[in-house]
Amino acid sequence: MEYNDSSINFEDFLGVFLSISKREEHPKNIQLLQAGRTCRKLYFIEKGILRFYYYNDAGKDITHWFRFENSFITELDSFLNKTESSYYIETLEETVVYSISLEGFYKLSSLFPETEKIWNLALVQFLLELGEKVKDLQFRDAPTRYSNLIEKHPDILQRVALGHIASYLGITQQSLSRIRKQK
Amino acid sequence: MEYNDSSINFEDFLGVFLSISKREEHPKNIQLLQAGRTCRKLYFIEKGILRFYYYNDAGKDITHWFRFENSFITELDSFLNKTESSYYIETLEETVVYSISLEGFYKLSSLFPETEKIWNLALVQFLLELGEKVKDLQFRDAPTRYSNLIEKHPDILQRVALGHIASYLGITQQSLSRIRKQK
DNA sequence: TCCATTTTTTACCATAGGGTAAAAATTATG
DNA sequence: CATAATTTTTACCCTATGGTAAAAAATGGA
Repeated sequence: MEYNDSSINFEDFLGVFLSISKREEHPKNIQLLQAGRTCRKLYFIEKGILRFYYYNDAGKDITHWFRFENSFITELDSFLNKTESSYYIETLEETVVYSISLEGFYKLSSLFPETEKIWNLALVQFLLELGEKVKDLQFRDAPTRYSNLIEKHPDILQRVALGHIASYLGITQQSLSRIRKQK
Repeated sequence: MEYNDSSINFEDFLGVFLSISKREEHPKNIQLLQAGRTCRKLYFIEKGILRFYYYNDAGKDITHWFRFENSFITELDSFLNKTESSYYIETLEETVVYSISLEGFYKLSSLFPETEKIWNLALVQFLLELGEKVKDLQFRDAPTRYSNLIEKHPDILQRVALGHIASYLGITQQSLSRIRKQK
């Protein structure tokens, strides 16, 4: 993907990122961030799945999204503006991440001037993905949303509980079960 | 809002942006971008409302979002990667925008080194807003989504057709009408 | 000002998905 | 391995929203 006339080397960037960041191993079902706390880290996921979730007005656990290997995850607002997070981040498998603090991110930015542009790219990626999710929720029915998800992440059924998938899709677990039966 | 230890002057940035960009006046109901074309411009809206929309699988016109005064709008993927847009952008009122091309954006970036960071901020803003919309669509009912929208944009009812608002909320115009009656 | 066009409302029935509850299946633990 | 805990499925009924169609209201143009 080309962002700019001056081409950007993502591999180089990732190299610098990994050298500056701290490797962390976490078991399954550990919270890396809790609501009410400030998100102090930007994570790059080497192995495992992280779940980004919150409790809605009715007190239900809602999966906002999943993040898989080779992607970044953080609570953007909390991380950048040091505000209280209203989201949780938890591991769904044994997970290996590389983390940096906001200060580390600035350091990275000064060591590697392309950081801002790479970061821009990552943000745009997030945005497009989120935009697709809006499209999904806005006018596609649940069976379609479900099969879209499976198509995009064929291994998700083996790795993530159906209850989490249901809330991600915006339906109850019972509805998801019904949808699965009809195929 | 603070993004970084070195503070960023948005006003200065906007000044440079406006001096580099081209002022455009457009009447009501004009398409600034059509699906199938490449989005060549990044717009800053001085006056008016723009509607970002697409036709879904069933051929229905769906409002993806509205953009008001003092905000940026573009079809990000198309603009940055010069791909075919699958969205339309149209004016809903007489509108004044300032536009720059991608090349202009690079020029801005070199003239005003903070551009990337400002742009980052804008992207993060988009992301948070879109994240809220996902939350809305995922587990809030239509009457709640409607009143949230009115609360956020009290003047939208005077400025935008209800049909556009309905599709933005992910419901039919008939449903919106029913919801409005019950208040 | 009048007519045509567009937008909004109303009404009716159909259906997808929610809520509650309990059974069945799977997974974790002593 | 046996039991407990968790997850998933099934079943029931209920409600919010969609689809179609037509009437009413608002808007725009000649």
